[in-house]
Amino acid sequence: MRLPLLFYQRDTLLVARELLGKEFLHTIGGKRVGGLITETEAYIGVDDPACHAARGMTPRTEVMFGRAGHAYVYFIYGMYHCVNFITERDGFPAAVLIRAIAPTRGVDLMARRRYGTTQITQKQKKNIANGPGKLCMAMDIHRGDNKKDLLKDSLGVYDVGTKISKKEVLVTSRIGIAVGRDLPWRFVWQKDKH
DNA sequence: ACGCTGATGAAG
DNA sequence: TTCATCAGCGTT
Repeated sequence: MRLPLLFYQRDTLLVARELLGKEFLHTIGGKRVGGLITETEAYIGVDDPACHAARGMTPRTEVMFGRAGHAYVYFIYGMYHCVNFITERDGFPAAVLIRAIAPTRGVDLMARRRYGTTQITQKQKKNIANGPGKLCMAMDIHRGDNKKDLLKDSLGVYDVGTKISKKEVLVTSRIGIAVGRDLPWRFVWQKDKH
């Protein structure tokens, strides 16, 4: 079942941690693609220098100030998209960046999007969606998906009963940012550890 | 370690 | 209008 609004309307660090193991799916033309979330990062409020909302509300960051449970999709480095889930209360800009998934559905479709073929090597299979830009490419998420409602629209997150122990979660500082590096706001599900 | 690529927002 | 910056990726 889809995660309810109340799941997202909580402390962003808690949401980021609990999103690990949830199934993130995109329905396109009746077919579903996606997988289990394995890596997340929290971006919290105007006081977080790495948060896009740190310079106040702009056309781009407007969605971050809105209702939780919506998607924030932005275009980065001239060629990639990243997807975030809005958290916390209305008016408080915070979100969780989805950095990686373990594919469960529509693997052939995702392989075709990433590599142009379904005939891929084991190495390529591992790399289909193990990065924020890669997973958006694989799941065909783009700017048209910005502001979508995760409770109703074609993007959705589902509780599939995955149990993840504390030992399986690596907590580190965030990746690819110049400021706010000291904050341990990145969560990685290390499936092989227990 | 680097080049690719274009939106974004601040400055002028 | 120009400019620096950028929550990434693939190849070297």
